[in-house]
Amino acid sequence: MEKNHFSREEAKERIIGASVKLFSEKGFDGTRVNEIAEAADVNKALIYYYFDNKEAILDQLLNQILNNVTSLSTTFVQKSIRQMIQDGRLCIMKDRLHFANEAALENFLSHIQNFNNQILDYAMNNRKLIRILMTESLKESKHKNDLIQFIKELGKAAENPIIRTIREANADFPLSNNFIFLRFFFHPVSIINFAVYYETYQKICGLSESKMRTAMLNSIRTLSNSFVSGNDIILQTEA
Amino acid sequence: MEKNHFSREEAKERIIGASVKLFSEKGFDGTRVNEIAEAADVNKALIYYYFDNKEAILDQLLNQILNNVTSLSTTFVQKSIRQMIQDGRLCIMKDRLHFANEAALENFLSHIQNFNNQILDYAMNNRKLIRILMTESLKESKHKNDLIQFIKELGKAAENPIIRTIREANADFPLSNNFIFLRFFFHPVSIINFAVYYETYQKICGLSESKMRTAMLNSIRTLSNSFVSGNDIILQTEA
Amino acid sequence: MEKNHFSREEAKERIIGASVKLFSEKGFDGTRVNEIAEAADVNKALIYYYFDNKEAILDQLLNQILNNVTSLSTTFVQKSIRQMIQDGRLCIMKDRLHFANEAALENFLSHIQNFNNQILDYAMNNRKLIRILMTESLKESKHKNDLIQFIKELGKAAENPIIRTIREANADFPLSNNFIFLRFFFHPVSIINFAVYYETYQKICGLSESKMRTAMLNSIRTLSNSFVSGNDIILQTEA
Amino acid sequence: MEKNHFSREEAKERIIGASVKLFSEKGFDGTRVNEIAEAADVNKALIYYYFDNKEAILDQLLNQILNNVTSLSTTFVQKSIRQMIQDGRLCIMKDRLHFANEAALENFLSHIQNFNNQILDYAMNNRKLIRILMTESLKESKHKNDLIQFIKELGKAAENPIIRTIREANADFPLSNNFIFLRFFFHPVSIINFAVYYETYQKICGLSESKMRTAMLNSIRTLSNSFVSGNDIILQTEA
DNA sequence: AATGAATGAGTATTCATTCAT
DNA sequence: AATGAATGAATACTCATTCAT
Repeated sequence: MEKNHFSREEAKERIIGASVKLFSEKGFDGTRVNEIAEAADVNKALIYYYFDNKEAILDQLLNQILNNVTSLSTTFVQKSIRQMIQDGRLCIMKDRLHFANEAALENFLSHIQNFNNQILDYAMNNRKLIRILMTESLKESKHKNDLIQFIKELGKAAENPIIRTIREANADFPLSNNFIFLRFFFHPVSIINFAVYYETYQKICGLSESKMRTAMLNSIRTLSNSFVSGNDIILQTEA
Repeated sequence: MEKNHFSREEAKERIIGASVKLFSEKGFDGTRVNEIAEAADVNKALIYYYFDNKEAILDQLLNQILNNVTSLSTTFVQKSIRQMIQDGRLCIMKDRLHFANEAALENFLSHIQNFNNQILDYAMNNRKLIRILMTESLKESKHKNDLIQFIKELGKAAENPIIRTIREANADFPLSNNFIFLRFFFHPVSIINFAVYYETYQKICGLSESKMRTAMLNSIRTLSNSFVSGNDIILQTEA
Repeated sequence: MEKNHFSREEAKERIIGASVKLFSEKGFDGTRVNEIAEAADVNKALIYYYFDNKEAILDQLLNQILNNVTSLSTTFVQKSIRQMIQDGRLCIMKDRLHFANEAALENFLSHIQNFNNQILDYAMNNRKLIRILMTESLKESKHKNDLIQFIKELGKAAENPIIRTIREANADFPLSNNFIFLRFFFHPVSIINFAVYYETYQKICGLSESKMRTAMLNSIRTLSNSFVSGNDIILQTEA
Repeated sequence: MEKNHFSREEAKERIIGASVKLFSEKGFDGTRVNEIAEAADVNKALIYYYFDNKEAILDQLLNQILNNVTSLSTTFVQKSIRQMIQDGRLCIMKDRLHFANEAALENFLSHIQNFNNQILDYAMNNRKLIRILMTESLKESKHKNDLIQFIKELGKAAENPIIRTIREANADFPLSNNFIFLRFFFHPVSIINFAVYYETYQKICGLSESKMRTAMLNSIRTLSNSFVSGNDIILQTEA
């Protein structure tokens, strides 16, 4: 019957859903297979019918989100940047991006902001999985590099508009360590921490969801703007 | 015997040390009391002589570091700021800190930088404990607010030079949400993530310890400087 | 389809074949129904279509071989013995078989040897099943008497030429305990152990298959010959 | 206290005892750790305090008996043989042992018989362990060679009087495959099977314990005697 | 005849904790 | 202060068997 065809896939989905919920709330080690079975409303043995062992569930979840980030569509910004270069509104120089005028810079920054929006949404929508990713990356396990891998992928998406364009123009462009660090430990790390500690922090600061979101986006923008000087975006400042 | 007098205090210390190491590597749930006993080279039952149960060890570690942050000495910066105000080199205004001249601003910023140095050191030296703090805060447990509490305390220390001085001058100074967010999710969160993922990240990026440290400090400075405009530090920018 | 018609009978056969292989390698308790299904390349549930339960497979295998021994054709030797008595070349006495001359004895012994050949072949060809029989007989189970039953049947076949002929001539012929023991614990038991530990022993002693076979047959002959004295075969030697 | 010192070792002994009993009755795979705990009257977890896992119990049992055989004292026979050679009553020849007279042969055979007695006792006293050894050797496991190893060790003991003496006199003495086979598949294998199937067989044949024992020893002697020809023991008969 | 999914009752093993000394 | 032994309650995982189709 329809119902059965449907429920055939459902059981495994329920197991995954319950695992996401429980792993994110109690950590992998803190979650009992029993609890997953109960939460998913399936027989415990069925979990082992679909997964080799408890860890295989975790692996699948983490692989899933790792494969998943890369699909973050970034083309729309990239296009506009290429357009700006072709238009002569943006010029890539040795140590900076030079914009023809303030309007061009504003246009660029609004694209960036738009993109940050997307990434923040993504992080918020997947915050349970990211929480799992984070917790597991804090352990000395085979998943210890996963968060960094994830951030790198996220960064690849985020950097597209700027870096990838630069690279296309000039493969040898010397990015400063500073810039790399900022991109790593500030921008994506902050977004991830925002998503992961969202509930906890909200309960304490008392801000509404939309206010928190806005504040975060403003903060990201402030950070972006810290690279702006006149009509340029400075990429290379190391002494 | 000497050995006994000596080891009397040592045993408990070894248990704590082993717990810090293991909890930070495998998480609380992932660590076995057996392993602690082995790593500490004590009889397993002795752990229960010193601690009520496994959780009591964790509690003590987390309390320890929470109490510990507040003792971060911050007075030296504070003094210099007060001095600047008295000297007339620094003037606190409605939405900004105004400096008499570039030299005054430079002086202030170097104090800040100096202070960031201290905090980074602290975070690095305690990174195992902070890692535990972080992991446990990611779970729905009684410790879930501990990391935020910790960051707040760290923030209090960090803000001392600026905020506390401001507050003393004007209790009603309206700090923007932006500013709060930046202070929370970027500045201390980034430092903490830096400390916590230090080894993992270093293995991947291949930078030397000192290079990583410098890059991080530069990044923090870049962030601080993003509030600088002319001879002012803008604190209130929300639209 | 052809394939279906064909595989219809095949499936059950494959299950049996896989069971023989696996039971003989891992024992009944050590074999999983899953493994049988995989080895037989059938769906696990299909096994329960053909067999009530796992034990039913074992029962069938053991019944099969138990029924099977009795069909060992022994008539050909029997005939020749009867012939020898009728010819006056063999005479059954109180405690021995007396042969008219050395040629008669030789003829008799060669028949025996011929027969041992057959039994050895049988044991070798069925060594997997016998291995199962042996393993199960070593447990306190309903099959614990099966090996002895099997050996008795084998013995009946083996004894046919001598004993059965004797019995037909003289039902009260008093066989010594010695003889019984030898027949039981030496002759068939040794052959069975030879078959069952064949691979294991060969890997260690390094003899070729035919050399092992010859050596075994020679050993059996040596044993048979130990009853030979002059032109007699002594059956009753107990003090 | 005394009692405690005593019971300290007792628990582990009880576990071993229960394991021997259960493994020999139900096989390794057929025995539940639960059952061992119950039979040994210890907490199940205690089993894991003394043994890494269920298999470690088996390993210890099998190692124990393997180490154990080699200690079978065989010297007494050896001495008497040396004595016979020195006395000139026994002479080792190319293909046989030659005795000075019938009395010498009788003396030798009685020593052998005496020795067989010992081995039979040993096998009977350890029949539970040997049963386990046998069962496990029938599986494709790491213990599959253990029985043959055991038999070899037993053989070394058994061969001492004859073979070792021969070897001492003439290292190149060519033992026939026959002889080796007989020694392997008949003599020790039969004794082992006797011990292992003792209860089962007795229930069927109805003989008393002492009668069975006597019959077995007689059978062994018959076998030994099959090598006797005149005042010689023939060792090399291969065609 | 065949199969993918599902399940109840186990099954080996673990683990925090306690006890006796 | 220290320890070897002991334990109850889990805990991950298994397995023979059944069900629905």
